[in-house]
Amino acid sequence: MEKFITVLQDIKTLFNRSLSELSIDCVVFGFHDEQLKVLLLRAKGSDSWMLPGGWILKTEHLEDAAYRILKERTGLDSIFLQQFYTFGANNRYNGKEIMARLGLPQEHNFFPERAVSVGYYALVEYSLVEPQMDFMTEECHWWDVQDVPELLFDHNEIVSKALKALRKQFDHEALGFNLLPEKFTLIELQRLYETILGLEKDKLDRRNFQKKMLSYSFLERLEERKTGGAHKAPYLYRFNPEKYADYLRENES
Amino acid sequence: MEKFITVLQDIKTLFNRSLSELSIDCVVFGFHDEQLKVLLLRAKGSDSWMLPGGWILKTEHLEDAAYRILKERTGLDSIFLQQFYTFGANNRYNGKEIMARLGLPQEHNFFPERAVSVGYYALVEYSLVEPQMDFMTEECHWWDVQDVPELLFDHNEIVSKALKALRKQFDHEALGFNLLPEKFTLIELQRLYETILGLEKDKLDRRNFQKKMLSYSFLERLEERKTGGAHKAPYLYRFNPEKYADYLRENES
DNA sequence: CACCATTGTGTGATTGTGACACAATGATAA
DNA sequence: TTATCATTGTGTCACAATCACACAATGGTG
Repeated sequence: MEKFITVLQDIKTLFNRSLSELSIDCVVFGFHDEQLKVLLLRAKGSDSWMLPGGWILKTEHLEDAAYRILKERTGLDSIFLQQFYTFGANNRYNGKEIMARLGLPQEHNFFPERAVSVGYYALVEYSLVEPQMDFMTEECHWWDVQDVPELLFDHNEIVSKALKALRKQFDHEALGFNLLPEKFTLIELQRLYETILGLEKDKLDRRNFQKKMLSYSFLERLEERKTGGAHKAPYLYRFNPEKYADYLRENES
Repeated sequence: MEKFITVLQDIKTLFNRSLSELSIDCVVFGFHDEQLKVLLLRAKGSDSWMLPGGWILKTEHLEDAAYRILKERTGLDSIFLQQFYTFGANNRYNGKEIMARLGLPQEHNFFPERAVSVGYYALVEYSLVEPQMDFMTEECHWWDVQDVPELLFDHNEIVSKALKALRKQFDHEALGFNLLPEKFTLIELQRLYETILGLEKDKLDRRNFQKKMLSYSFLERLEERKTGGAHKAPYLYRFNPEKYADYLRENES
């Protein structure tokens, strides 16, 4: 019961400083082992998983709140973040249900009756993320996108809509580099594309893919090669954000 | 002063039944005279124009609220509606400022301090819309997109983001038919495309454009021709939503 | 040091897109 | 009644982009 009181105080403080009817949910994508991953967490007292999310301070810009929440959760400062949809079903969320799930006494419910949630997706470099706990979190780790379990609230819908939005944008913008380490090989890049677009391995023709990628001015081949593999050492490449900005200026606007 | 009191009562009632921190703003697009139009309104007591918008009832689905607001404003029942972005700058809106603009006494401010707004854009058939007034509206009519004046709050930003989103979707989905009457000629369709994509007249090659459109299974040529023009009578066409659904199934998913 | 999975590159076939010209039409005006 | 003329409807060719495909070079492995 002591624990409950403490947690309740924390929640109370949080809510006093935040907007109550609006929250943020983040779908954090990472790429590892040729698999697209999402970061999920399990709250204390709950055995269901959910998306990392949070509340918006009363004086805080919506986007700043999203960055703050992600920083708190991943430790990362500058990440690619994209708002993709706002979820407003009138039954998507239920304050009393949350209290119950967290094993907290319902008569102290500080959660609002209803909350609309703004969905952001983030693209991060898997290896840099050290999933962070907070006072309500019991577990936090990566899941393969295909293996995402049944989540709390409408979070499954949020994940699937995020994935759809990601795929759509992926066709038109060079987003993939946010998911890879600074230096990577073309075959790694190809696997990333195949995975995100939901294609099977080698569905994309390796030669055509490489030709196409090399035709982009914003992809730089380094002198360095990746050693350690059992075969011919492939070149390493680097994404050049400045040149990509130039490229965008020339091809859009 | 009598008037003020009445309006205040109406607003009060409205706010008691609605979410207070969240609103909806709608960018209603129409097409007329080879021009893309947006529907704007001017509130009583204000000399600035703004987007039609409204509040979400506490028990109402976000999307239902958007449809309701549009129905109230355009009289139209089934319209193409698309959520495109949620605007959450912490200084985008100011409850007290609104009261001042409306010439209402500030000590009775019922507007929330801050509100985040979900942006929807709508595509409607210009000729079907009869702009509707409500108790706060003094004027409501169409503006050429290029001539949109300086608007209240961040509404200019909302319009420009809506236009950007519209153009982006326009490249990938057959949205244009929502803006045209049931029967139309190919040259009308071409003008619509040129206008929305921001191209000058005849920038698209008429022959190639027609060839492309006719290749789509969801566009039906009617026996009927459009008469009355001073020249050869062009065929009329109709968009077939069922066939378009089939087309989407075959070419996406 | 032979092996072999993997990398790096080039070429021809197919498809899609863009540029262009001419006959048919139908209201208008002589 | 008929010539005029802006506009409609359609076909062909050139070029670019994409796709399918093969072979020599490489660098650990055994």
